[in-house]
Amino acid sequence: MSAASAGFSREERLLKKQQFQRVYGQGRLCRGRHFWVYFLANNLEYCRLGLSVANRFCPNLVLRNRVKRIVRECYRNKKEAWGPGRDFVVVLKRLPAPLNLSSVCPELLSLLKVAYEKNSN
RNA sequence: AGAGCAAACCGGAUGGUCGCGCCCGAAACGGGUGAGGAAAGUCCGAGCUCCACAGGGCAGCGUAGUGGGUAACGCCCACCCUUCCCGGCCUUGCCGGGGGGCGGAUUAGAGCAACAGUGACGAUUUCCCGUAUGGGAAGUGAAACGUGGCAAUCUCUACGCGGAGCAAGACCAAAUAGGAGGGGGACGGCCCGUCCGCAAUUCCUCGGGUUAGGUCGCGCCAGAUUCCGUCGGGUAACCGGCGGGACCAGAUGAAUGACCAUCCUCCCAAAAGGAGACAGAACUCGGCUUACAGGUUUGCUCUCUUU
RNA sequence: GGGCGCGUAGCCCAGUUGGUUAGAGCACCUCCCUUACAAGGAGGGGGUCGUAGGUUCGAGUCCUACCGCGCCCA
Repeated sequence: MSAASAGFSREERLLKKQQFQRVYGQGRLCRGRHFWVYFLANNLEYCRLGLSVANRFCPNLVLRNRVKRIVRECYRNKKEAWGPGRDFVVVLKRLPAPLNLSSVCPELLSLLKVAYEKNSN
């Protein structure tokens, strides 16, 4: 499964609880207005994405699914911005008021720029 | 034409690009398919699985007019009874339409009834009639002695119910141990009966260990499915025959989405722009209840216009 | 997914054969005591009993439906 394609397969997801705990414990954190992004280097050629959308910040299940799908779309369309070889966990902290791809994606991309600067330092 | 009420149904449409789950295929930049009327609440009823068979009685729980429908039901339909609303009149009771009703039994028994009131279930205040028994009235109160009221109080009667639930259950692999204590067990509250067993294979508790392991169950050329037409039975719910059509999501940190274009509806006087309800399958069905923007059809009532 | 339980004052809780105006403790407010604070004493306020409907003369209590929390399972 090549990371250059615009897909989002099962290999590129964080599924197990241990994988999440590793990123939370050893990774670094960038805080945004609506999302927090944890990231940690892995030894793979592709990067992996985990999502955490808590019930207390978004009580409606349909909106929770929409948040996850929008973040996945942002990962899929702008995959070069996420870069290879790292694990990400995107955590919802506040529900964005217009829940669109066009309003959520720039916030995540700016968070990723900050993450790259932190990583280079 | 408008408004109100009731019922049934629909619940944005089409095309393109990218993406995800599953299936077919040796493979493909291949093909197919992919949320709902409530998927929800888990309130009922079943299928299915295990408890060796799923036995009897008591206890417990549930239901409650009559009859029917259904695989079954606490669901649905019809009728009776009762009650409310509207309308009419041969006006104090009937008729028509619509709605509500957990609607058995208080001569089997027990219990309860605050305050007020003489008195709240065997009590007798005041006044009147009366020799007396008794009768009538006043007042209080929801109810005042009547073979009363409350069974959504216990209870009785009739009927029904074994228990748990797909995290049920079956198989496979890996790992630690081949431990300690207790008890006959199935049987879940008790008793009886039956079966297994005669020493710890099984059961419970404690201690230790392992993967939140994998496959099946789990999704269907099949059906308690659903639609249309027709015929027959029935007031109806519904059932039966014939013909034709439709329906194959099966995930497991859990797919069903995003963008673009055109159209539809709404917001705004118009354009630009924005919005498109409630809400997301988890073993599968039949109901009930709850949430729901907007729209369509049918029926009834009222108002206006035309004739 | 499936089972089970709980909602009463700001907080932790009582409240049984349905009965008048729902009750303790901590907290809060006022007064006394003290130079002042704390402790102590006296007094007081604060509740649509989670919401709605029903049974009843009368529901915190009984029944039904919703809402919000919490626990358990191989």
